[in-house]
Amino acid sequence: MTEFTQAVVQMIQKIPKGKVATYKQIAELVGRPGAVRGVVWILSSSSRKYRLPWHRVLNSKGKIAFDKRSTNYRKQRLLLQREGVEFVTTDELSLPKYQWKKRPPKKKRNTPRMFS
DNA sequence: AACATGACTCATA
DNA sequence: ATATGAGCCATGT
Repeated sequence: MTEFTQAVVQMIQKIPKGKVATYKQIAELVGRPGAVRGVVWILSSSSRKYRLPWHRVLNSKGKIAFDKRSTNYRKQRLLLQREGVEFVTTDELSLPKYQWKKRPPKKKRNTPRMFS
């Protein structure tokens, strides 16, 4: 096991139950901000081997990385919900829509400017 | 040593 | 809002 792998494994195991982290965060925390894909690789290849709380790792948008229709997606979501992680739907998230007041028309300058 | 793969991320269209 | 492409890095063959 390489240093990188070791560091990533430890970092992932540190994620507390009921909380989540990002692929990117993991990479950054082990001091290799550009190695996101390396983290992905470890998660997908060695989750079992190292007994990782793989479900606590989400993508940068805070969403589950698997396809919504996949079994893995459902599995991960279930595990998270069992830990008390709450999911919100898009409409619950959407904020009230405001209408900007139209700004009064710009007054024309009497003194011409040199550069538009 | 070269090449493919992976549960990604970012910018752009 | 979705889609596409490029960049990214550690491993396995």
